[in-house]
Amino acid sequence: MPSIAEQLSRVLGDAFASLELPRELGRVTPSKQNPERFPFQCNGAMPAAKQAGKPPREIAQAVLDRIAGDALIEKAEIAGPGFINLLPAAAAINARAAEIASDDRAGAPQVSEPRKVMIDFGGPNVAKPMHVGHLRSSVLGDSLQRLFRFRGDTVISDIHLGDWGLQMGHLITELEEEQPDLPYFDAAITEGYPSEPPVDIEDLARLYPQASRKAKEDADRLAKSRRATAELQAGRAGYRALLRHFIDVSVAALKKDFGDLGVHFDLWKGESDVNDLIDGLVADFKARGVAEESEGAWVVRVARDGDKKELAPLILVTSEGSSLYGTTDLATILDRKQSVGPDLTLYVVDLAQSDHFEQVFRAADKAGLAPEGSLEHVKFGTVNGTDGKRLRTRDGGTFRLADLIASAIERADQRLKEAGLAADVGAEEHDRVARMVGLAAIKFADLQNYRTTNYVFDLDRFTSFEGKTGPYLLYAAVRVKSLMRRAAEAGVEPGPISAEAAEERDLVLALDAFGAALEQACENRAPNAICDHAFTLAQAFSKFYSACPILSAETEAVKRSRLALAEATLKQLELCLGLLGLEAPERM
RNA sequence: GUCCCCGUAGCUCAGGUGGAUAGAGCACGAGAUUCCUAAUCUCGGGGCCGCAGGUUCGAAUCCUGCCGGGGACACCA
Repeated sequence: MPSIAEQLSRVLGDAFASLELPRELGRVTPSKQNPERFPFQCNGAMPAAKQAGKPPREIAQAVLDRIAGDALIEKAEIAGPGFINLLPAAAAINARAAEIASDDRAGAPQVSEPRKVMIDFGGPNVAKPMHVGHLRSSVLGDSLQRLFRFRGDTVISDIHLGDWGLQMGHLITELEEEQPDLPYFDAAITEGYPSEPPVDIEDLARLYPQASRKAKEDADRLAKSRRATAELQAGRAGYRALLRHFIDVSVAALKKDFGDLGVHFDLWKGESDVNDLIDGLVADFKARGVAEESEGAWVVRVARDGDKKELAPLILVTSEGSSLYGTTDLATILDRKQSVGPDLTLYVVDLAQSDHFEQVFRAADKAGLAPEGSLEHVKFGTVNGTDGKRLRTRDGGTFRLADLIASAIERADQRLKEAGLAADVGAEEHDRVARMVGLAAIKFADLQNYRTTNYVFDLDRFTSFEGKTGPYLLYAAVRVKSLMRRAAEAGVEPGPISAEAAEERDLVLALDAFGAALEQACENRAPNAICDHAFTLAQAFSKFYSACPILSAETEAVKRSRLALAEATLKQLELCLGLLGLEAPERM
C-alpha cells in the first residue's frame, strides 16, 4: 500500500485526467497551512487554469465534484486562489498505520530495478591522521551506503586510500634524512627487509608535515621527494617495502578510528592497488590518441566548446614520469569496471575537488571507460571553527577526529552519571551507552546540515544532548523500549490501531512520510532529509507520549492501539537511526 | 581575472524541481512531574529570506546584475 499522500495523489490525478488535464497536477503534498484541519493539499488547479482557460477555483470545484464520495477522503475544500485542501478518512489513516506496524520496512518502498552502486570515500591519506574534516566524508558516505542498500540497490564501498602520490615520496625521503642507515635506502639491497615497520603512526604524523614544510621552502627538497615518488612507482624494492609498512601502520590506525565511528567499508583498496593497470592504461590512451604530449607530460585534454570556464587538462603522466591522482582515479575506474561493473559511482569528497572530478569524469567519458552520468561527485563543504575559518586547534594544528570522539563520549558519560542513569547496569554497559550517546551527538550534528554548506563546528553544540540532536532521537527510542518492557510485564499486547486523538493522528502522518524522506535523501544524496524526518517523528512521538497515556489508558482497546502505535514508531525510528549510522541503547 | 559553493531569527541551521500567514534547535521569558524515562512537553517574544531589477496569477525558491564570505584554477591529494 502506498503512502496516504500517494493514494490521494492517485485519486486527484484521476480527477484531473478525467477533466483532460495532466495527471501530474493531482500531486498531493503535506500542508503546512492548517495541518490540524487539512493535513494535505493539492495545488494543481492554479497551473491548470492557464491551459484550460478557466479560473482556477472553477477547476478546483470540478475536481472536487469528481472526488466527491471517494472513501479515501473525509473532507475537501477550496481555499484562496484555488488550493484544494484535503482531510483523509480516519479509516484510511488507520489502515495505513496498520500496514506500517506490520511491515518490516515500516512503510518504506524499495526500488523496482536495483542498481550496482559504488561508493568511493575519497580516502584518507596514508601518513595523515584523521582530522575532523574526515568526519564528513566518513559519516556522509556511510549514511549514503546505508541508504542505497536499504533502498534495494547493491552497494560496494571502498575507502580508496591515498597511498601512491607525492606524500609517499615525502615520507620516504624524510625518513631517510632521519635514519639513513635503514636497509630500505640502500639500492644494493633488494630483499630481506625487516618485517617490523621502522615507524609508528605518530612518526608518520610527524614526518609528513615536516617534509611538506621543507619542500615548500626548498625546491631541491621537493625535487628529491618527486624523484623518490617516481622511483617508488617504478618499483624500487626498498621503497616498495617501506610503502607496505606505511600502509600497514596507517591502515591499523584507520581501522581503529573507523571502527570507533561505526563506519564499515567493503573494500580497503588504495591508489597503489591499481599500479599494475597504469602502464597499460597510459599506453592505451596514447595509442588511441586520448592522451597527448604537452610540456614533457602526457595529458588528456578535457576542455569543451561552450565551457564557461577553461578546464585544465588532466595530467596522466608527469614530466618526471610518475602518475598523479587523476591517473590512479582513472585506473581505479577501469579496475572497477572490470571487477564490479557499477551502474553508478559516487565520490564522497569535499567540494574543493570539483574541478578534479570534472576532469576525471570527462577523461573517463572520452576514453570510453565510463559514460558521463555514471560517475558523480557527491561534494560537501568544509568544517569551520566558530571564527568561520577552517577548523584548527588552539595552537593552529589540525583537530584530530579521535579527540573529538573521545570528548563527546566523555560528555555523555558525565551526563549519564549526573542523571544517575545507567547506574544499575554495570560499568561495561554504562560505557557502551555513553559511546552510543556520544557518537549519536557527533554524527547527527554533522549529518543534519545539507552537505554542501560549510558549517560551524562548535564542540559544545556538537556534544549537546537537548533539542534537535542525536541523543534526543535515542531518548525517544529508549522510552519506547522501556514502555515495551513495562507492557510485557503488565501483559498488554499491541492491537489494532485506531488514531483518535490529534497527537495519535499526527504521529501516523509523521510515520507516513518516511518513504518520501527516503526518496529525497537518495535522490539528492542528502541524509539530512532522514535527520529531519527522524526528528519530526521523534517529536511527534514525544507529543503523543506526553498527551496520551498508554498503559494507564482507560480501555484495553486504547491501550493496545497506543502500544501498537508506539511499537511502529520504534521500528521506524530505529530504521532511521540505522540509516544515519546511529544505534539506540536499551536504556539511558 | 574566470568559474564553483554560500548569504534566511541574537547564534547554529532546515526549507530551494515556484504556492496561502517563512520553519526548527539553541539562547531568552513563563508554565507542566501523586501517572509509562523531564535528555521531555506546553505557551511567548524574536525576520526588508544580503541588495536591486526581471519572469509569473503567485518568488526565500527561477533569471540578470551588484555587495559580502568561502573555495578552485596542469605536473600535491
